[in-house]
Amino acid sequence: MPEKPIQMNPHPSEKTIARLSLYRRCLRELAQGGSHHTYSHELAKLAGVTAAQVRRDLMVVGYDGSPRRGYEVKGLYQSIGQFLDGAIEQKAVLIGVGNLGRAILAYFHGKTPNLEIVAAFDNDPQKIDRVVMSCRCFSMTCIEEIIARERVQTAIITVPADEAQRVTDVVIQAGVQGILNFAPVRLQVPAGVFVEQMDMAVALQKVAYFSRQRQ
Amino acid sequence: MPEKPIQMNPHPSEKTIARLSLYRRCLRELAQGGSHHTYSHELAKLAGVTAAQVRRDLMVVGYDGSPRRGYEVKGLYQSIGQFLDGAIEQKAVLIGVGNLGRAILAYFHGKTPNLEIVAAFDNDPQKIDRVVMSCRCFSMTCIEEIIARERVQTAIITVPADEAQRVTDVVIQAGVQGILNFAPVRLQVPAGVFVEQMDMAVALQKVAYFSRQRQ
DNA sequence: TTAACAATGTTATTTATTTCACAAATAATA
DNA sequence: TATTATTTGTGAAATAAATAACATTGTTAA
Ligand SMILES: NC(=O)c1ccc[n+]([C@@H]2O[C@H](COP(=O)([O-])OP(=O)(O)OC[C@H]3O[C@@H](n4cnc5c(N)ncnc54)[C@H](O)[C@@H]3O)[C@@H](O)[C@H]2O)c1
Ligand SMILES: NC(=O)c1ccc[n+]([C@@H]2O[C@H](COP(=O)([O-])OP(=O)(O)OC[C@H]3O[C@@H](n4cnc5c(N)ncnc54)[C@H](O)[C@@H]3O)[C@@H](O)[C@H]2O)c1
Repeated sequence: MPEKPIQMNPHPSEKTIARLSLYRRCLRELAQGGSHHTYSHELAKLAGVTAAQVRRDLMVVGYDGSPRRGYEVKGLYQSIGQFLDGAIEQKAVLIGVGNLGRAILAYFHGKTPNLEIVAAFDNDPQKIDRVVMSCRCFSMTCIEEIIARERVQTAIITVPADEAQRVTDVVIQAGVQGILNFAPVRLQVPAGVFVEQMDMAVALQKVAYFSRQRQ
Repeated sequence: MPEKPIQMNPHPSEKTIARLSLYRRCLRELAQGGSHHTYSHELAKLAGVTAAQVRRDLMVVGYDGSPRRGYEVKGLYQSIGQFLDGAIEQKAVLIGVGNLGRAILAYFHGKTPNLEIVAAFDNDPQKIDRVVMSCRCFSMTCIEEIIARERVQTAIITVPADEAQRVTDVVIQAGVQGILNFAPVRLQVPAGVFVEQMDMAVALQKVAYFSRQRQ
């Protein structure tokens, strides 16, 4: 009898990846709450999406649930983890240890063991050698060497807007493949480098607009 | 001769609203740089979208450009402003004056005169009456009264995850119509209340995933 | 043991969003 | 003044995403 040919969607969408990360968080909470099994509709409720959406997203992971019992919480959690995290441990750096940078360092510390912020950087001598949540702040002069040595693939940019492009060029030169950018500027990057824009000002404007519409 | 019937899209999408906010920022920068006119393709370059996208988005604003000359920078800037901001000045509050809350208070101070953070709140006695960038932190016991009195429509939530739903219920009860939520939980809100989720952990996972794919 | 059930995995359908394409318009040029 | 070049505004087409539908299947309970 012919095996079912394994033909995975070669390019899961950004939205699917984001939701998988969300499902993983929900599964973690379910596990902590003592659940052994869950259904697509339960996960959907927690994540704020539809059950059909959950099942469709899970197709890319290739984890099979059981009719009637649903998904095994721990198994699905680990399966999504493998899919999102890959085999080797990933590392990130943060550039710009200001108000936001410090908050982020504090927040992410120990939160995702599979994706650790291994170093921070700033060009202000006052900040250098300070340690925030066991993450040391280095001089910008070290950044290329550390990114290369530690095989860092991801950078978090929290420098002022007019410094962001310069910093971007440096980290890409050093080998970074993806950037989470908090500065309110559209970064120019070569093809193959992924940029995620976290635009709080735009987000707040959006909320204000829809708050007003719906009154 | 019959006038062109003015039939505006009754419900511009979230994406369109977000991009309009972005275009406004780009126009501000163009104006500061001394530009008087701009083209859809120029704005598109700055915003990181296509020219067709820009023109389509601008349809909802109802501002007419000129063939050959493009858009008058100042005029379009103001027109988008009127569309996004509405007539009356809007107000926001922030709940949770911790690491992230303080960074946000500092960041938004004076940035958007049309949408001001008028008060902050915390339940930690240590934080109460502290002033961050001229924004005072009040006790949670005052929140209902201040939101009602100041006609606050928007709330920024930066409390720990397990407090976020409780805080949400309070601000909605007090009259808030829209929430920008930084806590990693899906908030339950009644119909008509708009929630924008700022999920940094999911965003970082996403970057890490695509960093890895594209190497 | 078997029948009924309820949830899955996946295809089909619908809906939303983006891109294309081009007539209309207007500033610049000859 | 006529002509040319170029950009706008907007339907039509294409693409992407979400939802619905349902055959399949493991589980439960009679
Ligand atoms: N604070 C917020 O909540 C917030 C919100 C949204 C966006 N942002 C954006 O995030 C960025 C940082 O904001 P912030 O409030 O933390 O600002 P900040 O001024 O407190 O911090 C910026 C830090 O970057 C460092 N820096 C400047 N130039 C540098 C360079 N070339 N190389 C390395 N380090 C450099 C500075 O020394 C400083 O420590 C800004 O682009 C801001 O627009 C901040
Ligand atoms: N720090 C970050 O960069 C970051 C990034 C992403 C998400 N977040 C999320 O943002 C939230 C805040 O993060 P943080 O790092 O600033 O935490 P924090 O602990 O520094 O600050 C939380 C603040 O909320 C206050 N608070 C707690 N319960 C409250 C209540 N019921 N009413 C009013 N105030 C209350 C606390 O007193 C404290 O001042 C958390 O949900 C966190 O998960 C933070």
